[in-house]
Amino acid sequence: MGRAPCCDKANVKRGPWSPEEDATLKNYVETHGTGGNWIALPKKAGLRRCGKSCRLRWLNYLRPDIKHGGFTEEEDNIICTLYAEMGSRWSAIASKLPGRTDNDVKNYWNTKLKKKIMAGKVTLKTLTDNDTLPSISTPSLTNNQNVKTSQNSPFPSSQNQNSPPLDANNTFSISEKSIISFDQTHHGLYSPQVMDVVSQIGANSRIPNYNNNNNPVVSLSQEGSSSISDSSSIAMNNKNVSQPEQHANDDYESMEMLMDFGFGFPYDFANGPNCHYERVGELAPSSYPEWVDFSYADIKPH
DNA sequence: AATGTTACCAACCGCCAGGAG
DNA sequence: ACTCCTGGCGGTTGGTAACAT
Repeated sequence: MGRAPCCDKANVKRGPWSPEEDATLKNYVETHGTGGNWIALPKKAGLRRCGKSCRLRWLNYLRPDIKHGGFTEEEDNIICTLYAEMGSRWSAIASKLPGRTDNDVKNYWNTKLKKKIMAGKVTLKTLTDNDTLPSISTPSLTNNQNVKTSQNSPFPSSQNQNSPPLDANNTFSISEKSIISFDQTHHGLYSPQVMDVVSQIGANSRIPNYNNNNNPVVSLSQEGSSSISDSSSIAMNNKNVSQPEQHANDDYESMEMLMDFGFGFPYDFANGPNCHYERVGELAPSSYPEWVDFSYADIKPH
């Protein structure tokens, strides 16, 4: 037997709220408060609406402190950083954005921000050990964004938690490349939100060859038409860490993804709780105009 | 101008956690 | 300890505006 419905569906109005209903709800809540009981509220207020619907309408639209309109670049940064850190916990993310609701943030992510990220130019490049990566940078982060979390920070232990060393402008950046190490013994546990986006890029990626050190070198591209059907392609989904299929002569204990941070994503995006960094680069200044530019990526065995 | 497609976002659905009884 | 109820949350849907053909 299922749970009893929260309201009589047959006798409640559904669909878009009329201005009159909005006014009624707003007046009631401002005058009486919610009384801690949304289910009983519509009856008291004289609304033929489900209590949950009233709550949602109030929280997402009628609340006086709601901010309507487009998201700023700063908000983009915060959302991306927090999404990388905590995934689709929209209410938690929204709580860091004054005036924004979880629904707003969720919609914005699903309809715009994700596309904005995916639309970033992805350049094909095969790395060799002799490659010198260009200086790269990341979007600015502010001190109050609570950017932390990985237990294995790429930053010096003297830094607070795992936050990057912020300069006077509250920005940080990375130059050269960093190594994200994926320990195969724990594959499947890596930051799924990272793999989600990476996997979408990975859909057009493959490992074309091995370099002189027998390292499989992967090139990522959205522009190319390559598929993942190659035997050496990386198989990815949003639950499992990507890993090259076993190469005949390889016995990987783990592998590393050399990743240039030039894609301009917040460092935390690749700094999930189960990734560890080996910092081989240095931090460089300034912000990056584009959200994503996976300029270089290289996967190699330890 | 008409029609089809895409993008956007408000609203709904159903699950879950936590508190009250 | 258990059940029930409610609020909160994330995923999904549906309506419609905007754009393309």
